[in-house]
Amino acid sequence: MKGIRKLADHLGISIGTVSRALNNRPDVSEKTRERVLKAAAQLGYEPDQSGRSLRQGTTSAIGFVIESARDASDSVDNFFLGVFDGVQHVLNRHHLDLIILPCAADDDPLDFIKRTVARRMVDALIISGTRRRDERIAYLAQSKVPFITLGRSETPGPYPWIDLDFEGVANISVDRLVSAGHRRIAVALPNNDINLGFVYLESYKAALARHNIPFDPSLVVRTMSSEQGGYQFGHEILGMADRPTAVMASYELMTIGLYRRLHEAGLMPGRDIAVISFRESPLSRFLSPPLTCFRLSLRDLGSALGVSLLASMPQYEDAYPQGVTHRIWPMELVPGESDNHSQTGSAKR
Amino acid sequence: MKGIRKLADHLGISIGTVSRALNNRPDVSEKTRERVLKAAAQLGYEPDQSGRSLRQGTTSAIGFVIESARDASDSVDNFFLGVFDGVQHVLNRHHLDLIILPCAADDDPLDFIKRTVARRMVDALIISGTRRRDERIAYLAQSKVPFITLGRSETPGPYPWIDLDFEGVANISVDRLVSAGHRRIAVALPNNDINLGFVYLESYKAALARHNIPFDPSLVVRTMSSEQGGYQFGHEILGMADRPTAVMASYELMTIGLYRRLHEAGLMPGRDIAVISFRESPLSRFLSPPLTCFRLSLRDLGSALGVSLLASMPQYEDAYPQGVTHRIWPMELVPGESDNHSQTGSAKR
DNA sequence: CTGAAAGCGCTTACAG
DNA sequence: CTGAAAGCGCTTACAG
Repeated sequence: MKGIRKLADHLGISIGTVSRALNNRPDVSEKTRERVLKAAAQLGYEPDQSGRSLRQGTTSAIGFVIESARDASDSVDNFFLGVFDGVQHVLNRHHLDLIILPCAADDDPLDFIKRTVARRMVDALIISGTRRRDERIAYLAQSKVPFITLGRSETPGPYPWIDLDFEGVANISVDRLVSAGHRRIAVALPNNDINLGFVYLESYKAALARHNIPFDPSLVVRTMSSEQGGYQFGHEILGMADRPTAVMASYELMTIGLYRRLHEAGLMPGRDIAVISFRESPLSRFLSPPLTCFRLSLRDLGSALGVSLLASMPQYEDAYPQGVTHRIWPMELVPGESDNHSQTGSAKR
Repeated sequence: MKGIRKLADHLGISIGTVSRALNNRPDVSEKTRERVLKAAAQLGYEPDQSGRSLRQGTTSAIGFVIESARDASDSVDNFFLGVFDGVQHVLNRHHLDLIILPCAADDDPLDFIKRTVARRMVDALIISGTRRRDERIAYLAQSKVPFITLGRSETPGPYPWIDLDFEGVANISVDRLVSAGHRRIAVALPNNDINLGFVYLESYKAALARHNIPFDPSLVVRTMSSEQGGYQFGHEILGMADRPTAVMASYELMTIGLYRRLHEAGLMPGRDIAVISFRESPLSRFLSPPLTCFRLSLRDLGSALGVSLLASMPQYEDAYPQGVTHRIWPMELVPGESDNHSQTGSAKR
């Protein structure tokens, strides 16, 4: 005999009353509620989650799927940890737990999601690393499990999403570089079908068009979203016949390898070539010269994910009546010295 | 009507038989088993985890607790993601799921563990970032929940643990530096009570003693386990009256800030001062000059954690009969150029 | 306001 | 080899 039964016997009342007291139902006398709460705290009683889940049909858990070792996640580093904290902060207000579900490298991401849903392990899901077309989204949409994606996708459906402002970043980057006189601007993109690569490229193209600069496909380099990928990017640039005078990296980790390769070639970012990166990380400030990049609050992003997800869950839509939301998360320019290099006569700004 | 009931009705047999077929019990005819398995696959049936858990008293889930935003975890970056993959690989062989439980920054780590255990969310736990004395360990030990720690602790008990070989790393680092003629070797340690800081310091002291070099407490700098902390470490070194000629960093991220501060002062690692870092990361190779540091396989470490944990779980001790294991995980020296700087006459090696 | 009872979806002795 | 039934720990209509 254990659990709520033990607690009830200990107090000499029925398990029903104990349950009601614990769950803050109105139909319990204040005196009884206090006795129950006190005894529960004393004995360290917490309701068994399986019992609750089975009865209520909900698990009180929200799953955040990450792919622990796939190409798309090379740069996960401390990105997700900040986001988790924000999500959790919102969920905890509703006594929901955030659990991270790592999809193994040798597991199929779609199967993984299917199993998770079918076994009813969580009440809702957050998925990340969205692909151009993402079958996980198609599956979740028809499964009726509430979910939100961190990242857009071309896969249609009325699901909520939040995505970083790749358009804004690409636009501002091109604008800055063009106004410093650059016309040959190379760009490093992930070499897979993750959606952000497409968005970034399109925005880059559009920005060039605004400045009447013809798009040169040879300036688009697809590479790994890692230090190694950035190194390779640097290598390819250096080998180009008509070498670009400025580069844009769509993943922060790429910048490390890029710096290294440029250094080996005796080129210094900001002096010999202009470099603009993507997300600011603690590293950015400690690179030499400091990186021009873009800032966001991971915690706020996480909170927003939590709120938007709750808004799409029937149980919480009253508390968050905004409905299904789509949101482009703004990023703030952090000017460094890596893009000081100018192609105009007056090099110094 | 849903779940196993629906599947049973669809096949015209009892739910008991369906369950037995699904769970590979011997007492089911081969024909029936095949029919059931086929129908389950077709209908995408997976047993509801709550129902199973309630009945069996186990959840088939192993929890890995990380603290998403505490000082101790500044350098989590991609360390854990590699480890997760290894753990999962082992657990999946036994149809166990790995779920990551992030303890929020504003939550108490002990309370978090207590809730997790009391609610019976997982069958066993992996905890990390062990402190010199760790009350989580004391609690888990008396709670009877199987667990393993990634990191040792002074808190006693017969629990299994795996820890990185801080002794070996500190020893080899000091040996290398001393044999290059260094006698003033500064060391950067975390400024909290995480156990690895104590182990590293003790080993550093012992190694100095072996070389008959007196221990100078002013060469021990306590700082944040981050880029910023490394920067501060560099700053303190530069301000020392009798400046050390070599430094050891106990956390890989510290090195970034250290390099930066040295660079600002016009000092180059490997030329003007010797630097040895801790764990090799993708970054190490892309720093200039390349870092002397230590390598380990995160995936293998994760697998070992999984195996040792299973060995301590009654259900699996037959498959892993090694009992409670304590293991120091070896790390392999990766010589770079950051410690080339020599204090002896013949500077080049 | 409280208690007794039903039932969530499973697994597993127990009969046959 | 299969079916009928009990029961895991909860929550929640339903009576009183």
